[in-house]
Amino acid sequence: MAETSAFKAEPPEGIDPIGASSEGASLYELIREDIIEGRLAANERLVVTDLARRHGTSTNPVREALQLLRGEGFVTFVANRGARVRPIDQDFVRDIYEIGVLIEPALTRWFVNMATGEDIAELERLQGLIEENNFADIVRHSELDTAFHTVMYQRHYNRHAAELWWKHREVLRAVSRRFSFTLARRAAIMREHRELIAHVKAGNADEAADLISRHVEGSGRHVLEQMRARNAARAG
Amino acid sequence: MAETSAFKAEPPEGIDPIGASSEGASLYELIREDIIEGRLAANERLVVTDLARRHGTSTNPVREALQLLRGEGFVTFVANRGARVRPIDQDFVRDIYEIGVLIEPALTRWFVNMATGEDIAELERLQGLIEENNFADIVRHSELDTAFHTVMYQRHYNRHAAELWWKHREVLRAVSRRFSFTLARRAAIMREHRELIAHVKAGNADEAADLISRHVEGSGRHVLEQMRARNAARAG
DNA sequence: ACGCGATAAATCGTACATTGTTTGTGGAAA
DNA sequence: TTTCCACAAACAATGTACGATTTATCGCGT
Repeated sequence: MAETSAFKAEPPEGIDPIGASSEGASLYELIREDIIEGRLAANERLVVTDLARRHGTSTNPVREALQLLRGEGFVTFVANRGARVRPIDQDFVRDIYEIGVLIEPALTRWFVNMATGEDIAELERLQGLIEENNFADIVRHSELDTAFHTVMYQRHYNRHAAELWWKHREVLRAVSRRFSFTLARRAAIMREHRELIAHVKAGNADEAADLISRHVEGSGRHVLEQMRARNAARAG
Repeated sequence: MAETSAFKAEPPEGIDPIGASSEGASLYELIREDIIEGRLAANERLVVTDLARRHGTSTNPVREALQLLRGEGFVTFVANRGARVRPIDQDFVRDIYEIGVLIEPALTRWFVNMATGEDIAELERLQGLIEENNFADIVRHSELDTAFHTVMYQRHYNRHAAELWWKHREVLRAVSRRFSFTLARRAAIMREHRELIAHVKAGNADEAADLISRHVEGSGRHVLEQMRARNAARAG
């Protein structure tokens, strides 16, 4: 792995080789980012001609990008009335965290039983970078944390589960980028990562799975609390 | 619920209101069925002009349908080289069964705690129809069985999980339609359904969740064995 | 047999026609 | 005067047609 990509969050191998039309692919990514990052408001209408003009193409690439996003659940369609942004609200986030709590322990269990010395070394290296960064750069932390978990799930035989995890992860990464980490959460993350590595080393699959379950749940709780707080502040 | 739709498999409420273009929607369904049912071979090229001609439309609706299918994972794209059918092979089926084993117990647990008298009555009614049919009509059994589980998952608050379950279910339903049920599997299904109803009545959420886990796993094993057997027969 | 170039074919982007929806205005009734 | 409805005009989604560019195929020559 090259030095630059060593901490860069990348999808597990074989996932999402967005092969589509050169224009279509970038359009897909641009619109998707706009939705996830919140630059496009929830339920906002996605007018094909506007998007085409804004991105300097004609309507067909936009239409295809929107259909693709529909298939992935980021956009809703009503016949003859076009597309709207599916809101990434607390329910949305809660839903995918809950799915993570169900799936990630299973992925972890498999990893513990399959981990090589290099895997463990890589985990420790990444954890070292995470501690070195120590939440100074939130985006970097997010990338490193994603990389940490990707090491564990990347080679799992269940590509669907891994892909599901990755797609959810991307959404959560973007959402959590809007918030900061509480001190309590920072401590929990460090502690749990170290404990996880210990379990992996010892081959304690069940303990690792339990730990991941708590880890994901804690992460979800944390983000949801922040969303709730911000909503309350906005409403008040 | 009308009498005709009483045993007809329908998606949980609020799922997949395929709003797209009238033509586009049917095209999407047609192509998707062709993939799931195996009428379109694995990795077969999906030539836009051919599909358009075959379905009597122009190319644009086909293109959008393919992008939608891409988003849902039934079709793969390579830039400037078009679309191919993603093979629904043993790995594919195993993957989504495993995800079901992880997710369905959680859905079931919630249902047991929320089930009303009407829910239980509906389960018993459907189970009555299942026993009455007794695998005489495989397609009908499949519809009834899906309806049975839909009753349990349909109102779950986690719409993502429910939708995930439904999408997987549709694939598995189509795949399993190609096979028959062994006597052992038939007995297990009947036994487990009855036992499940008993657990729901008694409010035993954990027992019901465990049972569903075994139920889904058994179902997966059964289908995979059949696929394996058929592949061996084809190869031999 | 193995490149290699011409030809065929398919994708991708653009422009346009058609159809359905939304909006805003005017007039009639309350 | 206000409210409601009808109707028309603007608007946007959907379907069609076409040209440009890329890829695949096939026959030819070495």
